Amino acid sequence: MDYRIPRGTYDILPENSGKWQYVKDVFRRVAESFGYFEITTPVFEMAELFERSSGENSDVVQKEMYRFMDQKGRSFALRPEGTAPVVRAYVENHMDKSGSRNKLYYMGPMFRYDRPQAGRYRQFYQYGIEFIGSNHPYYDAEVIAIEMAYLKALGLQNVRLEINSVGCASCAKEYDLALQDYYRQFLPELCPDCQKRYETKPRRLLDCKVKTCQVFRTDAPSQLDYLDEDCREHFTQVRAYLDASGIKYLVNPAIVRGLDYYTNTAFELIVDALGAQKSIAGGGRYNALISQIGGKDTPAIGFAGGFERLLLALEKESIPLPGITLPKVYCIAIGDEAQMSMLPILSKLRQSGIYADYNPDKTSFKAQMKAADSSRAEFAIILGEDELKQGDFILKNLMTSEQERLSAEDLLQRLTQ
RNA sequence: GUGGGUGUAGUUCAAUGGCAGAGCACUGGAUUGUGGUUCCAGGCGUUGUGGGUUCGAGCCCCAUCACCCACCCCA
Repeated sequence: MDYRIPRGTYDILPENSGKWQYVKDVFRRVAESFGYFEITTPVFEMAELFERSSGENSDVVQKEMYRFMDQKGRSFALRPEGTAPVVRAYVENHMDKSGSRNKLYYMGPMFRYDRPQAGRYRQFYQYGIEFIGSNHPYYDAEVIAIEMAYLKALGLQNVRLEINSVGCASCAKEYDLALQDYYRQFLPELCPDCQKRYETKPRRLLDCKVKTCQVFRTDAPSQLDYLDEDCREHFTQVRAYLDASGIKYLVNPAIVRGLDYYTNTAFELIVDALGAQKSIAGGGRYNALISQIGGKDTPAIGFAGGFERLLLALEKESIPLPGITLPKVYCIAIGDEAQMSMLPILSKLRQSGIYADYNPDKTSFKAQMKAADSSRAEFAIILGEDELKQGDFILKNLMTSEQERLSAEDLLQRLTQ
């Protein structure tokens, strides 16, 4: 083999396409039941869109973006996430002025240059929801409810919702300072990664996996104590709406979003059985993003989930997913004349939407029967010299082995009813 | 970007430095037109790739690529 698939990517082969189709269909159905409409944006955008919105020094921008120049020297990037493009489309198409098209969902591939691992790929598929245009805490709960309804529709059991509020920009800033204050005395004892985090993203100090760093966490200040009046009230309301919707959650002050544009509500869905990459979806409110990329100041909230991790979680719980479709009918024709007489039947079946199979390379009767069997078709239609003379067909049920002779009309009648 | 593990037939896996094998799957057959079970036969291959050590390398060494696991990050 001279050519190989790029690192961190994979092919979805026919035997797996059924389950992908299924999880996408269910997401569509659930999102639409909440009144959300699909939006599809390009897989690449101006690189600056992501640099601005995700934050210049976020990991995504710093080392994970696939950037390229086009023939005229313009700088583009394969999208590493879905929110910024949707917001760009919202602003660019003046969707705020065109009625109520502000409940949006999307699905598609995202790209991040990252070391592949279980549940982590360089091209991966996400689904997401964006609600644009209100700071009402009801919508925070609604967006979370969509994801919960989706997981429920799929039958996923062992999943945990964790929520937090990171406050507005000024709360967050105050909290970062408080954290730095607290951690300053321990700085020499922290792991090298945490020493960096202390400067770049203090709240990441809270979810370090090194044990010697974790001991400081217990007495660290909580973001929730650094929310201003409005932000605290907002978070209280979000929880009230979740409670009223019957959605169970855990408040985890360590929940942090990776991208810079998040404010207030942050949440994550965690499946512990998945190992290191156990977060199957995450999202939050991003009231600052839209004005940041040139729209008028507009609050919004959304989330994104990863299909790969979702499928892993479903498989971990042995939830049955669709496989490949099996033929209903397998046609067996012995001899050239029979073959030609079989074709009208074959095409009529297919015109009625019936999956009917036939293989002209198998010539002997035995080989065709074997092929019919391994195709796992429900029925075989047999046309040999005898039937040809009589002008009828044998319809054989391959499960029960029962068979009967039928005219072409009766045969079609029977199979299409 | 860092660390550990693994690369042999389509697939799952064997082979002390000394002739590359087994199961499953696949294809054909077991006398006239009936599949699954059984039996027989058949291709299974540049041992991931490139170097090196050796009389001799699937096995030892180096490099490289890919996958798996973890760090990091996140979906």
